[in-house]
Parts: sequence; structure tokens; C-alpha cells
Amino acid sequence: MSFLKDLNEVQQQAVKYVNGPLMIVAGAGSGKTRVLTYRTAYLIQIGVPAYQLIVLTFTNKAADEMKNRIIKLVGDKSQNVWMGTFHSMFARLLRNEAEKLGYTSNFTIYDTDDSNDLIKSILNKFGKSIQSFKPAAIRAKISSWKNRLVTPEQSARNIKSTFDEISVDVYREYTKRLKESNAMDFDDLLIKPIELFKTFPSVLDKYQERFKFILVDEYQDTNKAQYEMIKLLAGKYRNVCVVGDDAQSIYRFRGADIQNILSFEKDFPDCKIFRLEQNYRSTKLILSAADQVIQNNKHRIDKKLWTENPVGEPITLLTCENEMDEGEQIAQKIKHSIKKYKIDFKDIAILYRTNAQSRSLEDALRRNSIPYVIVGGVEFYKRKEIKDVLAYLKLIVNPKDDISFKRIVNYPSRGIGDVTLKNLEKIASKYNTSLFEAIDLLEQVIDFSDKSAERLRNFKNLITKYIQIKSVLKPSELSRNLVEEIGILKEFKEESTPESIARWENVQELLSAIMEYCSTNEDASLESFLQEVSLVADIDKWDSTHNAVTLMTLHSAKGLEFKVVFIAGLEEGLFPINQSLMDEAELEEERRLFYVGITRTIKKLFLSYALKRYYMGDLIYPQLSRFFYEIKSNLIESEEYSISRKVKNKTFTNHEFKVSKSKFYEYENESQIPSYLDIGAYVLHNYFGKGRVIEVSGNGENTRVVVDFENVGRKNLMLKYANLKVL
DNA sequence: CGCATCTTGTAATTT
DNA sequence: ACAAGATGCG
Ligand SMILES: Nc1ncnc2c1ncn2[C@@H]1O[C@H](COP(=O)(O)OP(=O)(O)OP(=O)(O)O)[C@@H](O)[C@H]1O
Repeated sequence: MSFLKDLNEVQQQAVKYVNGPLMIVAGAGSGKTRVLTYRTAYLIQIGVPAYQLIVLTFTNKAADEMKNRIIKLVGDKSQNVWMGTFHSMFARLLRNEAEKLGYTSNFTIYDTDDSNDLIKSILNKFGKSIQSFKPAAIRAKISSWKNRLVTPEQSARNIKSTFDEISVDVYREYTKRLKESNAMDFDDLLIKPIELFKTFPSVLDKYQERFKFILVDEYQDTNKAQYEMIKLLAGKYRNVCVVGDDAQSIYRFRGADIQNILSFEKDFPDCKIFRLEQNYRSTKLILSAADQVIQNNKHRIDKKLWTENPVGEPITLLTCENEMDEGEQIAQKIKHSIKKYKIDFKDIAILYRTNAQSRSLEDALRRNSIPYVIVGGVEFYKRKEIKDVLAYLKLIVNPKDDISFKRIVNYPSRGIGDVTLKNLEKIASKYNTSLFEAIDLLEQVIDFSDKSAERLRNFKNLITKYIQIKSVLKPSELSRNLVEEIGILKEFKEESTPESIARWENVQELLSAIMEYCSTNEDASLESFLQEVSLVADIDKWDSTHNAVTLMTLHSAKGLEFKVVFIAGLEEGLFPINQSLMDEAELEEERRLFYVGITRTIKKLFLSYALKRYYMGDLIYPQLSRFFYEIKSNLIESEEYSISRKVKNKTFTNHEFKVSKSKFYEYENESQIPSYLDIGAYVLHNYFGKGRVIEVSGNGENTRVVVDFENVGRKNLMLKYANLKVL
């Protein structure tokens, strides 16, 4: 068992603690994921058959990496481990057991958009306007019920508003319609197995026997349903190992509940707890900063974290004129870091709170010829033309899928409009069938225009044809024929605008993706391809070997590490985000997100904020985030952007930790910064030039001034960083 | 029914 | 700033 030498003492103990429940709660970079990986390898090595293990990770990518690592450690026999996200593992299980729940194994997985569409159509049927009752809000409400295992009946017991009332009604109908459409939403993939296990104890028993060892990574972000599932599956053999860090719980909005950490100890009172305290990832300075930040959270489990790594360099704050300048400064620092640390582009990540921020950053990187990849954003599979083609494929696999039906029945144009569709819906509803099946009933209906009926029948024949050839053609061939027959490629080509060419390319890319899927998977079917598409996360598609700077949200960065990290947009209202400011719990989650961001860093962390930013079309003047001030200033080195411009390469000379004085102190000692300013005083700014003080607010370190500059107008500045000279 | 133009809401994070 | 949805006309 030579590979155990890669682990420290406590890690080894956790790996070798084979039987019974155990939990590892430990800080960032302490090797939790490594323990889970080695534990899996260890179990296989000591003779546990791989198929008896189920390892639940947060992303499919993490699962892939872990699997590859394990294969390296103990060889190919580990192929049969079930390893993946809760969603993909239980979707797989459900395919085998669907019939018991009244579904068929070709059920469709509805993504969030599909769910929203379904809710719209239900509101429509109820005669409620989607203005007063937002489908997305109702969907979120229903999802949160489902995550907490609240059934439609139970949801009706606690109605506090009209919104609740409508949501309850929609929930009931939504559940019914999903089942009629042989479709499951993301939440169903978690709650349907629970329903299955509770209704059929023999099925539960089968899977308890099958999965004798259960391992869960990123446990702090599991929700009630996931926890319930762990409890059920582990109920017999109790060989369950969960690892997590409460300080990194960042998916509350998806039902994640830190309470699960406490419940685990309660529900498995004999559970062994291991604490990992050595961090192998970051510098001492980074860990101090992360710790200082998280100390501000009331709700947290105290944990120690230390490292043998060097102190490292201070954190650099970049003050930027606006979001373009932010991109530009980051680009400059990237170029500089590459040389200074002798690293590659792929060792660098730029993290941000919202996807919308990526644009200005991208522009700057492109201008500076820095290769980059974006994780997430406007996803390939969310583009209209792609969703349209996929809707055809979904309908072919599952003709009861009304949402897909509606999406494409008139795309491309077949002269089937709203009126025809409304009439068809009435018939489907009356005879309790799907829209697709309802087309057969048209003959019996008198007041249905012949022309419309004919068009619908043509559409049905088209789909039926593909349903029939599905069994003889490979998914790739079928898709190509289909795309050819509906003529969308030709249409895009003829239109020949830049957008339509992009669409043409996208559809081609989809066809290639299907082809590739067919060639890499022996038993590739349309069903399995569609499932894969529904359940891939943004991060799963990220190629970490590609030599490019990675741009992504802080959420997507969970579990990853980079030598140099930039966290952009460190501004009140953006990070922490506006919507979190009113709620203590939400604000603490924002802080945990910042903690996650900081702790991705191996060597050097940059923080940036902009003094001006366009936000939904308006120019706003953000303030530096409160989170910044939670890091002691001796860990920070700040650079006024005007200075960084002029002495670009000089500002980045060797700053040792012991030289803990940040720039601002240096200036202060030279007494160039006035500690007090009179309203009306004339001042000089390095970049903005001459101006007059309009307003002074805050005090001490947090003093802010509004200055009306002669050339550039009003600016809101931190006195501490503005480097103003009184005239 | 389909297209062009106007209006409105939107960007918080995601399986 | 921008995209999706609504409105209105041919
Ligand atoms: N015993 C060890 N010796 C050397 N390096 C280690 C050891 N354990 C873990 N590491 C390294 O430390 C880094 C962090 O490990 P890992 O990702 O497993 O931590 P983690 O606790 O899961 O982190 P996070 O909570 O931030 O996701 C990795 O680069 C890993 O290779």
C-alpha cells in the first residue's frame, strides 16, 4: 500500500478507518478531496469490489479527475465505481427503476428553462398573468419545497400570501404535468429515488446491498433531499464517509444546508470525526487573510489551519477607473506575473461574482493577446438554435414531452400559430393526452380547420418517421438527417448574416458533438446523449490543460486551485451583492464565497475594484467592498491605477512580508495624505487633476470624499487611496 | 400567420 | 446596454 505515503498521519487514519460512519470537517486546501480519492483507492486495494462503492462529488469533472487518479493508484479494476454528481448518479439509477414510479426509462430531464416554460403554460391555463406572478419566482419556490422534501399537499398547509397560494396550485399541477409528460426536473432526480426507496423497501434493500460504501465530497453543499438519500442508502451498512468545510458552503440558494453537518453527528452518533489542519495549498499570508475574513461570520465551526508554506507576498489591491480599466490592469498584471513567477497562462484565474462581469475582462484580455477560456456564461447548449435541435431529439425520444413539442411545432415555420396550438391544447387537456397524441384526435373534432389539422399531421408524420428510424440509425446519423430535412442549416447559410453564420457553426458543432459522443461511447443512444447534455455543468467542459487564463464565477471555482488568482469587482453591491445586504445569513454566505475565492490561491492574490461601472445601463460609483476591510491592511499592498500606469514595472519590485507596510502607509508617512479635509478645499489628484471637495463622509481609514474635478466631474474617492494633495 | 418595431425588464450564484 | 416579450400591421 505504498501510496499511503502521499498522505499525512491524520489523512492516513481517515483513509484506513474502513467501517462505520465518518466525517471529515476541515478547512480549505487541507486535502479533503485527496483523502476521499485515496480512501476509494484503499478500499479497492483491500478487496472491496469497485461496484460496491458510490462516490458523490459536486461536479462531474471532479469525479472524472478523481477516477483517473484512482486508476493510476490501483488500476483498471476501479472502473466500476459509481462516481459522479448526485444528479447524474441518481438519473442513472432512475433509468433502471423508472417503471416502478410510473415513468418509462426514456424520461426527459427538464432543465430550468423547460420548467419555467411549463410553469408559464400552467399560469396561462389558470388565467393568471405572468407579470403579477413571475414564473421564475414560482419555480424557485417549488424547487425550494422539493429540496426540502415538501410535497404539494404539505405545501398547502402553510400559505401566507397570494403568491404562496398560486405557487401551491402551480406546484400541484406542475407535478402532474411533469409526470404526464414523462419528464423529471433537476429536483426530481433527487427526490424520486427517495420516493422509490420509501415505497419499495425491497428496492432500497437492493441498493443498500449494492452500495456498501458511500463517500461524499463537498458535503457542506448538500441539501435535505441529498442528505435523506445518504441516510437511506447508508441505513444498513453505515459505511458512509462525508467530507466538507462549513466555511465553503455557497449553495444555499439551491437548498444547501450546513445543518446537514450537525445532523450527521446526530443521526450517526457513533460517527468518527477527523480534523485535517495542515494546508498544503496556500501561503501563510493567504491563509491569514482568509481566516481574518471568515472570523466575521457568526455561524461557523471553529477550525485550525496552518501551513509549512512560506509567508508569501502581500495581496495587491488594484484600484481601477472603470470596468475597462479593471480589465486592462488585470491584463498587465497577468503579463507581469507570467514573467515574474515563471508560470503559464493556465496557472491564472480571474474570478468574479456575476457572469455579466466577464465581458469587460474578456475585451481587455483580447486586446492584450492573452489566451483565455470562460467557464459558463451563455452556454452552448442554452443557445436557441441548439435548444431547437435538441427539442426535436427530445420529442423523438419522448413524444409526450409537451414543452419540446411547443418549442418546435412551428420551427421552422409550418403555419401552425398560436390559435392552432391553443385549440390543440384544449383537445389534449380534454382527452388527457399529450399534444403529440392529440393530433390523432383531430378528425373527431368538428370545428378544427382542415388546413391546420393537415399541417399538424404533417408535423406528426415527420416526428413519427424519426421515431421509427431511431432503432436503425446511429444518433449521429439520425441528427444529421433530421437537421438536413428540416432545412435549418440551409436557412442559416442563405441568410448569411454574421449571426446566422454563427448559428450555422453552432449547429455543426452540435452535430460533431453527437458524433464524438457516439464514437467514444459504445452504447451511445439518443437517450444517453440527451441526459449527458442536461447534466453537464459548465465546469465539466473546462479543459484545465489548455494553456489559457481561466475566467469564471467564484461559485464555479470551488475545489480548484491556481498559482495566481484575481478576484474582480470587489465592490459593495456587487460583492457582497445587493440582494444579500438585508439578510444576515445571505451576507454570511457572500463572505464564505469570498473565503472560497481567497483560498483558491497558491501564491499570489490580486483584488480589484472599479470607481465607476456601468450597471444595467446606468453609470454607478461603487464603493470598495466591506470584505476588503476585513483583511488587515498589513497584508495588503495597494496601487493607485494612475501610479501603476506610469511606473508600470517599478511598482512590482520584491515586497517581502516583513515589509508589511502597505503603500498607503508610506504615503501617509510622507504626510502627503491629509487626514482631514475641509469642504470646499481645492485638491490635486494624480490622474483626475484639480478639483474641489464637495462632501466628506466616514472617518479614520474609511474617510471618503466627493470631489468635483475640473476636467472629469464628480468622483467618490477613498481618502486613504486617493493620494490627494491640498492646494 | 409572420414580421417589424416598440416596450419592458433585467444581471446572483447552478445541477 | 441588451435581450426577450408585446404590440400592431400587412
Ligand atoms: N499530504 C499531502 N501532502 C502534500 N500535498 C497534499 C497533501 N494533501 C493534499 N495535498 C495537496 O493540497 C492541495 C489541496 O488538496 P485538496 O484539494 O484535496 O484539499 P481540499 O481540502 O479538498 O480543498 P478545498 O476544500 O479547498 O477544496 C492539493 O494540491 C493537494 O494535492
